[in-house]
Amino acid sequence: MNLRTALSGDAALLAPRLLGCRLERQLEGQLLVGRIVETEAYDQSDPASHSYRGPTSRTEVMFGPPGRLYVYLSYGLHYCANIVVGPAGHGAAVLIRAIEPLQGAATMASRRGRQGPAVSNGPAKTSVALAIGPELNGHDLQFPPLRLVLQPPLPPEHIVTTRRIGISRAVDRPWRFYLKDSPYISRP
DNA sequence: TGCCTGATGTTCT
DNA sequence: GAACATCAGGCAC
Repeated sequence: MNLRTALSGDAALLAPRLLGCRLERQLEGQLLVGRIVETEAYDQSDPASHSYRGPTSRTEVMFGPPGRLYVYLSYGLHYCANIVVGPAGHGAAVLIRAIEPLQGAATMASRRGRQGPAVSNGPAKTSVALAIGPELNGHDLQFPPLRLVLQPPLPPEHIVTTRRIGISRAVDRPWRFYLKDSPYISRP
């Protein structure tokens, strides 16, 4: 099954499905690999989502085909990375909140100026560690320099489901998912 | 350890 | 004009 087909479903179902999958970033001849350990789902039916009010020049990528990268600027300074999901025309995405470095960990730590979990235990930190910026907005994740590599789904008992973090609308939706026992979670 | 604040672009009211 | 899917540094305890 190709990436686009795999990601054409519902954001709230795909967000936990993406846990354990890998992001491979080609950067200056080096390969940085991270395992996704924390995600949040956002959908156009959801007042907390950028896509709630329909497509704009910023959010049009969310309404495009699945398997693309949606990068937005948060609070005027931080870039955050999302994986677009759902069929074209439907505005939904999964926010990558944290990764666990598997390869190139030293490079990621150096890019962040931090060691340990602080390298990538947050959405903007993850973007810095993997060198994800606005130039990758709309990028197709089937291809370098940034690829999403699916892994077999993890057993449900390894996944914790909670409310989302850092939002003020639709706070009750249990659309945040993280890997139990990962030290790279942004907030337990 | 934990609260408070500054930085700062895009979007919406 | 205000809110916002954030982070890091400073200061009080």
